[in-house]
Amino acid sequence: MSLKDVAARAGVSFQTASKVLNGRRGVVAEETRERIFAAARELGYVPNAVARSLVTRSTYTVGVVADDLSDWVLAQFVVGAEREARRRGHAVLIGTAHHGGPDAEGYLQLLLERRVDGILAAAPNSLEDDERVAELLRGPIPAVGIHHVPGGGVPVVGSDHRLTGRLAAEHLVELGHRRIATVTGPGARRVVASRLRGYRSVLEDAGLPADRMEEGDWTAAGGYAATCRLLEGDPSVTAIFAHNDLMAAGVLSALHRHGRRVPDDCAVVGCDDMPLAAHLIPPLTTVHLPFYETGERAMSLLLGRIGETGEPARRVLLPVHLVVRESTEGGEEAQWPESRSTSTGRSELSTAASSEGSSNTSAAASTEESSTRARS
Amino acid sequence: MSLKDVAARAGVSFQTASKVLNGRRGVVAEETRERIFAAARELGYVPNAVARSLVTRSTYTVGVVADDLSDWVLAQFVVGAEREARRRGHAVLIGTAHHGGPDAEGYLQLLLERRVDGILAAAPNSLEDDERVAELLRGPIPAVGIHHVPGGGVPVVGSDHRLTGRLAAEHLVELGHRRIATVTGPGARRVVASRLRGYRSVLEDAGLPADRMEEGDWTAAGGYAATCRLLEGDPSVTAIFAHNDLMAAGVLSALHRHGRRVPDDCAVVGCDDMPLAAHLIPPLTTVHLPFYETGERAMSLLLGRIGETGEPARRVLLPVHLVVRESTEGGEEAQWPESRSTSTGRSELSTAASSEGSSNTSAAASTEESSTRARS
DNA sequence: CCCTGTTAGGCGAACGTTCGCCTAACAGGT
DNA sequence: ACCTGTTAGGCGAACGTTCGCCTAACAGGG
Repeated sequence: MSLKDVAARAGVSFQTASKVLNGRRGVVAEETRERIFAAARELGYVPNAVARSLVTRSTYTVGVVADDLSDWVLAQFVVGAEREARRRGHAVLIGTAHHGGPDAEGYLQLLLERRVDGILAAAPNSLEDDERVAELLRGPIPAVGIHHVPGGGVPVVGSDHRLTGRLAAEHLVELGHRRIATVTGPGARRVVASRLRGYRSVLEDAGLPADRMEEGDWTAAGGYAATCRLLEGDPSVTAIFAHNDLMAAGVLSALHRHGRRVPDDCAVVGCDDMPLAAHLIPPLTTVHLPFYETGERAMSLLLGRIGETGEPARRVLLPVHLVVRESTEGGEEAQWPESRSTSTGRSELSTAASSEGSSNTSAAASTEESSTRARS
Repeated sequence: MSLKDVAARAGVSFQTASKVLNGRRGVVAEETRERIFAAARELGYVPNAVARSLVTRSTYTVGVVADDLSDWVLAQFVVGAEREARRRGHAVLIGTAHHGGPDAEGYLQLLLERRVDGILAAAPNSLEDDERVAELLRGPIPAVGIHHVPGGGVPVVGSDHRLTGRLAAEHLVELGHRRIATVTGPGARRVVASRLRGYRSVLEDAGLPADRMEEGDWTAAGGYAATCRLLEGDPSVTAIFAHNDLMAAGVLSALHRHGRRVPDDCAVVGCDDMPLAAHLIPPLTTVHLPFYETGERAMSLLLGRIGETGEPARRVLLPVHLVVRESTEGGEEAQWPESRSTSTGRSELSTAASSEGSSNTSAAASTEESSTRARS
């Protein structure tokens, strides 16, 4: 099962077998070559990557440290990253950072011991403010983040959160809403602050108050509760921007409980564009964020940094856009369409239900900014 | 940065340093011990797991081959598995099997080359019928699945799908429904057949027809479309059992479009109990499946098999239970509760919204059956 | 003084590769 | 006959560990 066995069977030295199997063409006679491959096949030889790694000093493996994957957003990042890694021949070690313990540090240690070629930080919830982990990420092995890393020095890939907040707010303002509120994510999070800045700037420019807000915890239950508090504080709100779709679902649920019709009494805008958003009641207007692509891009950047020396730690921003659905614009005619179902009409129906593409309001964001610009 | 450096600094041989750092207590003088640890600390020594693996012939790493992680269900499996693995000192290599290509085989090859200690198969959608992958899983390295593996020989951890179908059907029958329909997952899938068996047996025992069914694709859009077809075929259905919560959301959405009130005109039962289920409109009655625990259990079984020899390939079934919410039992009084919101009332509200625990109808399933029994 | 036991640590070998240099063997030109 | 070049493949070393056996050194008992 080792190179030696293959070599013995083919009647060559194991080093020669190594060369041949690694595709160093032309260094041996065609006939020997055949013999070696035949031997490998017959023996079911599987190269030992750990031995190889020991001498080449590279494992072709990257570590991903992520928050709870049952969060759809995180899962998207990871799937995109994993796909890109594998496309380029790398394996992915994954670890989830459970509930802000010192857990993440232990996991990083594990990655270092296993000599991963690079590390992708995808744990905004638990790592965004972790100085010690940040220190490790700045260490000798290349790292890339999809969230802020305290102290910098690590390239970051993300979306334009300011723009996200702006798109949501602009949409609501343009629809004529004057009493707009927002259900934010946890206040300590960077994204929340950024989105809030974008959101506020629009409201203030329109001369509207921007202080109606309640904090949620990214869950539907949190969105539900926040909405109840919101309505209690000011029953007259006519529009709510939730910082993610899950909370938006809670917002819809709470509005329904309170007998408010959506969008007639109160419009709702979410954020993320998770698949279910198009099938909530009513279908949710939301800001589409490119999570999958962010993961891909981050991994691509990471793999690029491996081996390269001293590439500057730049920052990449991916574009976001608004997807308008009925939670903000449900004209009465759109509310109760006659079913156009036929027995083969599935795709017809589902596209009728989620009108992506046709009604998108797109907005570009610059895709690769220097950190100078991005810091602004 | 290697043992040799540490040893040199401490003035001992590197083998001695190895012994000490690996905690072979008592084999050296206390004072030397201290010196070695001090040297390691000062040098920032990080053991090289790949060299260690080479000699110990075990990597303390397991491979997980999964379907698309953006599916909440799969993500739960993986998170449970990962957590258990790490708790026991193992790292997890993850690979997603993209859309039924030969992808999975390539990934398994990668795992074998990297000499993982075990493999966890968590890709029902793409691997359930893959004979070649099954062959690899039966190979020399221990494997465990959370889904059927063609040809057997691999321990499987799962839930009782027959019971799942039965619980949903019994609930609807007990509520007095006579025209019950179901939106299934893809017909080729094992789970679908099992759930259908349980579901059918209940309906037939009650003397009801069990042939109202449409196939979905696990997505909300699929559930939406299937419901439209269902209503077209027989507008008189009063209850629908969907094979997962995502499709159930589509069912709710379609019913809403068709002007059917839930549960008054048509009751809906889902399956999975994803977090959002409690916050759909109306909150969804669903069968709770223990995905996280399944992942944990599967990993635990796998780690147990590593090293152990010839442990029989048994089958583990985890219990499921029904969670009743308003999509089947929404009495009018429950439909529009006065908001009991106070400014600190968040938890009060959210528990009011999702009444887990109190109204659960629990049903036990045997937790560890011999394969003889489980096959029945 | 010798034998034995214990303590503290050294040392060689092996794990399965990759890499670069070395060397037979042979052919062709002078 | 000799030098030179090319082709085909061998060979030693190194990667950083673990593991088991070996051996100084010393102490104590007879």
